[in-house]
Amino acid sequence: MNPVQDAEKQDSPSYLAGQVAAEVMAGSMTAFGAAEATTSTAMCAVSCDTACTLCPAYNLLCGGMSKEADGGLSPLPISGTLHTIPARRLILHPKEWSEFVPIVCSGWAMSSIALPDGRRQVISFLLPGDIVSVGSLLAPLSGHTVEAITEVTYRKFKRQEIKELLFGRVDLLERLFTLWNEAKARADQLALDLGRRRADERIARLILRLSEKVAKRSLVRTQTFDFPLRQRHIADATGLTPVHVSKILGELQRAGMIEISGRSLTILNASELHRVADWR
Amino acid sequence: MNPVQDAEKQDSPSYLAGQVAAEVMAGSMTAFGAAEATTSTAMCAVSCDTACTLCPAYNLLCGGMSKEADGGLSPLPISGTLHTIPARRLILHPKEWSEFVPIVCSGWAMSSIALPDGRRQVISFLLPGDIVSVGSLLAPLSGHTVEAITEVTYRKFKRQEIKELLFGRVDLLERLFTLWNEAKARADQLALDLGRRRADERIARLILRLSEKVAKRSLVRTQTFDFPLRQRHIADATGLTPVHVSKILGELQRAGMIEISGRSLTILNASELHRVADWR
DNA sequence: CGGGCAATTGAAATACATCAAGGCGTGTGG
DNA sequence: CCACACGCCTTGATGTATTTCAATTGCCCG
Repeated sequence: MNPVQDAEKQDSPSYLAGQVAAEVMAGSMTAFGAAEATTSTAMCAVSCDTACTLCPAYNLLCGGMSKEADGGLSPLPISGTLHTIPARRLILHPKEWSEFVPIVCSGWAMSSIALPDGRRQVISFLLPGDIVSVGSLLAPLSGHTVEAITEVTYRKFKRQEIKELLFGRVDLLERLFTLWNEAKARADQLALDLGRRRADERIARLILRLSEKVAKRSLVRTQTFDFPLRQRHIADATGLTPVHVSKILGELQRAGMIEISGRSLTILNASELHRVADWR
Repeated sequence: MNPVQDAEKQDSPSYLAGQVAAEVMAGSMTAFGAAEATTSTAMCAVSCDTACTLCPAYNLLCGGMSKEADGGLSPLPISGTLHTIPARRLILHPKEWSEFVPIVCSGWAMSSIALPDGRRQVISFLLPGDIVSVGSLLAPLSGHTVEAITEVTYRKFKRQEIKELLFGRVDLLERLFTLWNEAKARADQLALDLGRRRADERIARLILRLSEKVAKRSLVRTQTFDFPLRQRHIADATGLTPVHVSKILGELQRAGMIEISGRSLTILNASELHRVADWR
């Protein structure tokens, strides 16, 4: 049994509880909501072309044909081109006004803004199924650098084709509004975190956010997950220096809340970590 | 000659250079772009009903009739209700999912997020013509507190009416997307400022941003402008404590860059202030 | 006139940055 | 296969930015 088939059999509670599942049930699954909410992460890394049949974004953007014909899904006339890029390489240059919108198929990337003197702030980490910038769907958006953290495969779509598709379907537009609001809410929360929380809070929250994000995508919630970030990524996301990140990660580990080894992270004491993070 | 007529005669370079002016020229002025970009601030404070005939938002949302019939403008079937609220009172509660969208007609307000323990972060200051939250136009958006800083008059529109209007006109939708992207870009810049800039930089930048915002609205660029913010507002916007804000404002004044007296601020040495702010 | 909010100022505390050195893993070229 | 360089992480010592605490003043408003 190959990994893809294995994944197809997955039918975990966390998946059913997600918004995407809810929408499938309601027979009104939409392109970007689905793309944002969940996709088949691990499998994409192995074989994107096969695995994408599981990815909601594929069915709507990659030209795939839905198998549940009765559910109201129909094939969409958009297909992007697939690209692979090694770790540390740029996917989008800050000065570029591209006519394309990339969607991550496998691997981790990050979107950041930089100052001339080198200081920079990570705005969001991008995992499989993430649209590189929701705002860039309808108008080119400059200033952000998008960089691959691991090796990344992604699909590039012509903005013009996406626009034509979206304007033709009110349901997709509605879903886009929701996505946009979610992105804005995350940006506002980020500002709150950076302006008003201390280092340990920020780092604990980042870990918890990433853990939830990964959980949504892998369809199972495990205490251990893939964690390819370097400490300088964490530093740039939390507005700290790598040195200080190291010290605080050390404390969290010595306190038995988390363990980082190799390129994976384990949450050992979730409730303590939630407390430090001042979660919800 | 009354102030309103006076303002109409104003034809300053800074106004002509703005995007709104450009759109008027092109004969395709749209509701929200205009509302966001500029309006007749000072006059609104005096007499909103009169002055709103100058406010782009009025022509499109308040049911006003455009005087340039040839320009492609037409009266829109939406009218909001006018409200007045004293300083320090809430316009929108964080838990509220209102069916209304307010637009500021006069005065200053602020939109912020708060933590249970009282820490809070100002996301944006709202001046006349500003939609209280662009994201809330199409879906209710919770979590933000909107508070009047000075006495504020504002118009409340039914979200449902706005939605119907917007979906019927692709040109308005396009403009809305642009507005969204601008709001998102500001949120991202805020994160960069909070995460990666030092206190003096943040404060200098805030002052310059507000100065530009006021200039757009008053149609004239003066060195002195109305500045009703208390130091705790600046603190909450820059992620600092009021004490520290006081110290840095003191330094900026002693260095001869600005002067704050009464409720107005004067930029005495713009180039030095730009340098401190690391502007553009 | 009193009371409370706002601003200023100085002293002390603390959170975070910077600097510097050493270890560890990984890829690379000899 | 080894030596080596390089990036990454760790750790301690020191420096600095910002907060906290506290006292004082002015001001507005009732």
